Amino acid sequence: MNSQARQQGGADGTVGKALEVLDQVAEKGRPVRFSELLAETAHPKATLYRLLQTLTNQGMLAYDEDRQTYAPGLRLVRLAHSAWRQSSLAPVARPFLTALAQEVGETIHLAQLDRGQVLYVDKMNAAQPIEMFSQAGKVGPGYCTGVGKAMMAFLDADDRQDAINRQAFYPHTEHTLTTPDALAAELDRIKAEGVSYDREEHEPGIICIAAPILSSTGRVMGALSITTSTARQSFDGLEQHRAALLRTAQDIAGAAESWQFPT
Amino acid sequence: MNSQARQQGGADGTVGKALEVLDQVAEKGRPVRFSELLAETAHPKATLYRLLQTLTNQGMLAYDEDRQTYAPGLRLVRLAHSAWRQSSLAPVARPFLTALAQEVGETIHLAQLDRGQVLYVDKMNAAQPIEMFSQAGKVGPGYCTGVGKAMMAFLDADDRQDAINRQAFYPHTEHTLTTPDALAAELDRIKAEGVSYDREEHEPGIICIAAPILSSTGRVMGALSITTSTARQSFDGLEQHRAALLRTAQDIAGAAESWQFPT
DNA sequence: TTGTGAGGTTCCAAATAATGAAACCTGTTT
DNA sequence: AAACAGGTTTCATTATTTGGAACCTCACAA
Repeated sequence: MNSQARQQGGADGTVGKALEVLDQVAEKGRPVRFSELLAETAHPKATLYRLLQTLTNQGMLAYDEDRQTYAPGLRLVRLAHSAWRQSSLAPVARPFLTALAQEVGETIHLAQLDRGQVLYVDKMNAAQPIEMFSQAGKVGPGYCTGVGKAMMAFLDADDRQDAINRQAFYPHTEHTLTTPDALAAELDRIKAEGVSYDREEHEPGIICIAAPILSSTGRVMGALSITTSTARQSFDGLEQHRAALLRTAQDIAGAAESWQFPT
Repeated sequence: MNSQARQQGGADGTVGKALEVLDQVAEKGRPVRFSELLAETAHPKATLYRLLQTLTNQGMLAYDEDRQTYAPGLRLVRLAHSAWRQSSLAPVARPFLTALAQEVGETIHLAQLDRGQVLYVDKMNAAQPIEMFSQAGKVGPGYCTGVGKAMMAFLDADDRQDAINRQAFYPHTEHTLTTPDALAAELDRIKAEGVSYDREEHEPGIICIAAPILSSTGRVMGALSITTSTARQSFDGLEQHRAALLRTAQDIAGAAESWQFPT
């Protein structure tokens, strides 16, 4: 088994169900009541109840007795610290991002793909000092961000299709790509060209140029973007940074591959 | 059921076992091989194998095909982002921490208790700009840190005992408290006095004064500390900040209680 | 080529845990 | 006091998990 049973949503027995509930709570972005979750889930009352019990017991959820609400638990923060250090490109990429941010004087994003969505793992705001965790861990749509498209474009056929299937195609702006076909065509273009653009597809006035970070075997490790606003910069202005962007992406890839985790 | 079945380690069926494995991987702090995990776990080969499969499938673990190792997965980072925003005191406490850091000119830590351990959720380094996520999520021992003792001291009897039972009592320095009894006595002292101290109990040369953050009902929400080194400051110097520390702790408690999560 | 072994992966009957409909609490409203 | 919403528990049924052992598979040695 290798290419079939990929990451799904519904399977994986009890653990899968529990994590599904955990996601549901996390996605709310605010404390939720039992009944609110019950209304949205397919699970019967008793089952949902026990899943929540278990998760709470385990510290994956926190239950507020007073307000009778569930919220993601602190155990996650502990686990994520470890995940961020080990599995994200951020620790290795930091110095390169800093350098790039200074060189181009724009905001830099470092992202990775998580189940078809863009997960920002680091951000560098050229001007202001960095503001992390309020940013790292944030997720964004794959189909209408520069980094999202850059990463999807370089996935192999199966994974790309899987990623496309997971997109919402909500029309955030008038430039948003809203069909799987339009996206697929755009991805082909990106793969040929090596960089992707966000032409105000996610937020009006916000544009970016992005490049994938590829391992030597061609596997997508993440992506990097230089973001600006139409107010500050023209599209051609971004184009100027193309070389620096690609160079940095390669540097990070190289560093990541040679980086053996310290014993 | 209310006060018995508290957070344990071993129970909670399949989900509990899976999370136990997840913790095991995270604690390693570096990518681990299947066989390495197998050697440490009580689970038979096939069971461990399937738990890892499930977790990997779910994005809670990431499997590196080349090196054949497991590491905590990015899904955790996403979940933790949500957890940090909702369940930690950090977002509410931020402005108060900033103010306190500026007032006293020393490093401030904000921590919460997670299964008997200290989980740092924010840090403010008077001088440098903040460095998050590399710090938030970090865990420390409860029995030999100022914040740890401050929180344990104000737990109710059951929870306190539970927390004490979870301590390792490793003698980090010659000042470390190394027995449950010594710790219990210290906790009584702290509860009476309202603040706790770390007298080089964790690291030589590092001292701090800490105070719990208590809800109006007396529940422990977290703790706050002002840390310095014996090189910079005397113990009396820290004592000077006592009033500011206590005031800030109360301010945070007040803000947290009145803070309804935005709809 | 064949042999040996470590590190992984899969099978399958037995053991265990999850399920969910319904009953049951508990505090609140009518 | 009756009805009710929101939560919690029961228990026989059902589905999942379990783990010993067999089985791959790649690497290296004889």
